[in-house]
Amino acid sequence: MLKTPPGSPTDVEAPESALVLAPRRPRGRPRKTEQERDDGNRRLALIRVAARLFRQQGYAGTSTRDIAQAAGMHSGSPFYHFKSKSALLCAVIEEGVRNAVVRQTEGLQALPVDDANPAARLRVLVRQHLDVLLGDDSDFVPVMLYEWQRLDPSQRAPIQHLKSAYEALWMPALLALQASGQLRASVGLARLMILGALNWSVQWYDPAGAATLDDLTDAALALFLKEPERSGSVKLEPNWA
Amino acid sequence: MLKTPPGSPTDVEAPESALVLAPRRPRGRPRKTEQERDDGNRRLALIRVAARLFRQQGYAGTSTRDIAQAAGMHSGSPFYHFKSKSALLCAVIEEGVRNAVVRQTEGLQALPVDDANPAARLRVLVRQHLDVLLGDDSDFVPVMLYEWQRLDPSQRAPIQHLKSAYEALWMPALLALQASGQLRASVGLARLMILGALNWSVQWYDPAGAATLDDLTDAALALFLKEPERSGSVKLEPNWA
DNA sequence: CCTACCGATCGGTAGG
DNA sequence: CCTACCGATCGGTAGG
Repeated sequence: MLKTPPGSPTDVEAPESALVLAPRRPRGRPRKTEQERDDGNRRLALIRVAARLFRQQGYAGTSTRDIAQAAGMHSGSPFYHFKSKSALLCAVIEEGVRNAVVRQTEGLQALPVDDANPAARLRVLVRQHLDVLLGDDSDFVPVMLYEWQRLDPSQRAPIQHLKSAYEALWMPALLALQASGQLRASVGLARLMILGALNWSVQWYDPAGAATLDDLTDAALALFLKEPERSGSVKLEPNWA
Repeated sequence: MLKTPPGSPTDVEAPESALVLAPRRPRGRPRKTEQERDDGNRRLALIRVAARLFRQQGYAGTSTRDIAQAAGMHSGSPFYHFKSKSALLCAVIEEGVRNAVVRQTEGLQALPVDDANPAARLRVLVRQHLDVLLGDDSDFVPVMLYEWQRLDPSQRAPIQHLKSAYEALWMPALLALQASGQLRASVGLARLMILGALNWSVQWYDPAGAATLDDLTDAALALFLKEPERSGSVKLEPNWA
């Protein structure tokens, strides 16, 4: 990597006294830099705002004008950042699944190397999944769950890999639990039903209600596992709060 | 109840020979009757066709013109039967939930009076629920699951009663299973998670695939219940096929 | 990113 | 239920 050598033009600072009369920074190419950063910010702002509106009103029920206004832009501007409305939906979904994969991977790696307790692995998977669905900044994955069908096949393909990667993260724990008799039914159907039970929570969960996400996690494990978890099991890092 | 007495006018059949020259039935008031029956037929046709399109394309993604065309009408005609697009959505949802309540009630009543086997009750509930979601003529309830939020509060109220009635049908079996140690977790959360696991199947179930609805039922009970069902349990009438 | 605009389509209605 | 139509709104674009 090349570092800008000391003394190069872009490194030169105007003397303090000059700022009074000429408050602007050297004119080298600040525009370009600011433009790039703003582009990223505005693009990300559009994705965030679109995720929220798509979740609240549905994809077809949200106009690109709604999104532009919520992002503080005018009606045509989203199309400077995204070539179409569905490309914006793609970006929302991809951002959501990518983030979910990252969080699950990190959460599982934070477990002790002692892999002998698959129930602890399932607990991590369930808890993080609920946080991705119901926690702060949690509009992306719900949009995927309910608007996935609106994408045409060519748009689904790149995201399908991420979805498969996410689902694959569940398999080792489920296989181990099945082998130890803690889980019955085929792992394939068990995975679909467990994820379904959790995904359905976006329809009824009330963050202001009595149940916390930890409560839901307890209930899910109690429902799916044949025996109570070993109490000597691992304590989890609270890094998902 | 009053039965039409024999020999009353509506009971009179024109002799066979008369049908050749005067094939039409007595002209008393056939128009009115036909009109009423046709109204019902066209209205029901609209509900059926709307259910299918709402499920495939979503509520906002389906135009009233799409629906009219699929029902063989012109663009303005649906508004002769329904005062608005959302009133049509209401009718679809109400029809779906009402039918589901009827089927579950009948299915449970067909069980032997020997109520001592709550697992058998749960099996009936799960199996019928899957058939309502995935069987023939199964677009209505999925539409409710995914478009419920599009109704405004005044539209939800009448349907909410039916939804509550449907959910209440599950409680006796779940409470009995919990009491016998066959089900852990609170019954409230267990009901939500079990229904969620089943409802999610509309996203992935392929009728042409290997798994049958009976397979899904087996998997669900194996996943949720702590011990295998007693093999001496009831045989179910196959009246839902 | 804004301005100004396009053709298409939307839910719904009057009048028969 | 059809015909003819309304105002509103839609996704998207050219040109700057």
